[in-house]
Amino acid sequence: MSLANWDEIRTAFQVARLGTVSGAADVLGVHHATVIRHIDALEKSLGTKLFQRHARGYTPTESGRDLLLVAQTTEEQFAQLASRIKGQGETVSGELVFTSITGLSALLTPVLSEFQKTYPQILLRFLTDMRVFRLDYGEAHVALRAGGSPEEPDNVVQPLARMQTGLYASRSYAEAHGLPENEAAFEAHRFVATDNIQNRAPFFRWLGARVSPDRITFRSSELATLEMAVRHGMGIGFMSAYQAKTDPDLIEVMPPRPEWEVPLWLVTHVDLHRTKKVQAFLKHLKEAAAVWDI
Amino acid sequence: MSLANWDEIRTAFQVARLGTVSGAADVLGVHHATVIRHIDALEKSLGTKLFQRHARGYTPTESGRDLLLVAQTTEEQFAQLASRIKGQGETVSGELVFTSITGLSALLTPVLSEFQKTYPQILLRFLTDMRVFRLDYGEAHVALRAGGSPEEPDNVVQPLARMQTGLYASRSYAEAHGLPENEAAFEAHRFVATDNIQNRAPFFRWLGARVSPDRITFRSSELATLEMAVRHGMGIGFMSAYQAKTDPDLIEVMPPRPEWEVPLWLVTHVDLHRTKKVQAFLKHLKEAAAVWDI
DNA sequence: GGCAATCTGTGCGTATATGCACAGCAAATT
DNA sequence: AATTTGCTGTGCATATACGCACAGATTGCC
Repeated sequence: MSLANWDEIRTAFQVARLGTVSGAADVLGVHHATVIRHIDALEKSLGTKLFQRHARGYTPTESGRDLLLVAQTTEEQFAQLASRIKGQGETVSGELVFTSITGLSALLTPVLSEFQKTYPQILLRFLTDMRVFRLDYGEAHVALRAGGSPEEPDNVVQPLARMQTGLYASRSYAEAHGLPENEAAFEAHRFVATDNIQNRAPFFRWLGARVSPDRITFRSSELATLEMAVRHGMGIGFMSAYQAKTDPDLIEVMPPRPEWEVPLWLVTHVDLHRTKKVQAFLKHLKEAAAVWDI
Repeated sequence: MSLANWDEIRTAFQVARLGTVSGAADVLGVHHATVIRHIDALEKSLGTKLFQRHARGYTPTESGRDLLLVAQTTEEQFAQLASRIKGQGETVSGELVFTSITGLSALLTPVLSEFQKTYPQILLRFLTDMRVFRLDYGEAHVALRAGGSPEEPDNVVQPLARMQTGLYASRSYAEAHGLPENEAAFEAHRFVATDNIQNRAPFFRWLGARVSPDRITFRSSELATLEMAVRHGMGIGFMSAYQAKTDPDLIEVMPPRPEWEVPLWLVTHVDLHRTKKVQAFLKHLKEAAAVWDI
């Protein structure tokens, strides 16, 4: 391989630009002996003299002048890169990838739209997918998660809001099975619930303590699937009050209770959390969530 | 100052390109610990994270991707530069600056023309100036010098030809003062000679031994000035037989003698002497000089 | 579920590169 | 002509960066 040492090129560039080893050493902040050694090593690896040495300094040869031109633009490119990168952490611009649980897009879209109006240089990407996007792989800057507080390392978690949750059934289910008047009537009904043991959602634990397991006729580990099941009349299940209100086909079996509330978390990777861009987004989202009624 | 360490950029570039520290370490031929330290140092100096670290590797952030693009073109530029420089020493192309004493342009021009025909990629610059161009300052690749063998350090000297030298006077001088028939008649004539004590040209020493100092009525340290003085009839002086022949206004007072011959030297700087370009030029010039009659 | 493979991260000893001091040299200055 | 200044160049001591070995963690595979 050729030119494995970019620092030596940088050194040679300064020598070619200034004409003396000492001057280059001053600019580079190193000893002039280091400069001489860099030049010697570079010329040895190239097999060509880059400079003609004399008592008053170094005069670049044809090759040296060629290097001067190339390294000149390199230095400019790197300087621009540095200022871009340094400014990037302090300005609110560029791409911002935000991932969220499904079902909140109606709530989130106006918030995102307002954020983009405030910061026109932002390129927003709003991802709501079945699978959970991973922050540590750089797939998203900010994630909105629901349920128990996520405790992954390198992630900074902060509460956003508490989502009111009630028991709902679809109109088609009510027509087929009726609706329970109280908890005692639960044994004659069908329920949908999570299959995930680790799901510590309080309303699922509440349900498990009141109905026998065979009454839970549909289980899924996917939250989105459970909601679909409720909407399609497969059984009675928990849903956020906000989401349920948007669907006229859903009937409220039991109204939301404080102990059923499920927290929403804003999660960011620790590396990106400090940037102004992410901070501005988090601030904006939290201000909007303060007036939410969900 | 920002981005003082180009090697770290190169390291970060490979990490961004390959996605893993280990892969970058392999490509760069260093230990992966070194790669980690380079990245850490670069991020610290930039104040921004360039990568998100996880167990499967490093994912570049927005800044990291920016660096990737910039460094990509840098690597390409440097690779092209290296191949240009490496090829340059082995090909006969580019600029070739040749400096010579005055008065030989009629002899040299056809030789140079032929050289340029042989190597069309050569850009020839033929400098004949009053002052002596300095090889160690990179002012010329090849110099043609006359007189005593130059003994400057870092210069490689080789003989090119021997220039026949005789005593000449202008027609106007002959009309005014006549011409000496032999050495005994010298005392009644006027001579031009060098003012330079160090000029060890044999014909000047020969003249100094035969005429009294007051007969040398014009002195100059410049060889070109002396020739001008002879042509303008200021006195009798030494000139190369070749140059004298081209001027019909000059009369040969004494024909050239072997002991008056002045050697011509080809001088190159040691750094440039090894290159194919200079070698080709020297070879061409020596072959042409072999058939010179001067 | 367990094992192998792969990658990151860190303390420690060593080799490498740097800084220092001085010599040498050429040119500018007086 | 002597002096001063600014530059290159080199041996030597030191500090810096590197390689090594091992730990820890995650993923993929059997």
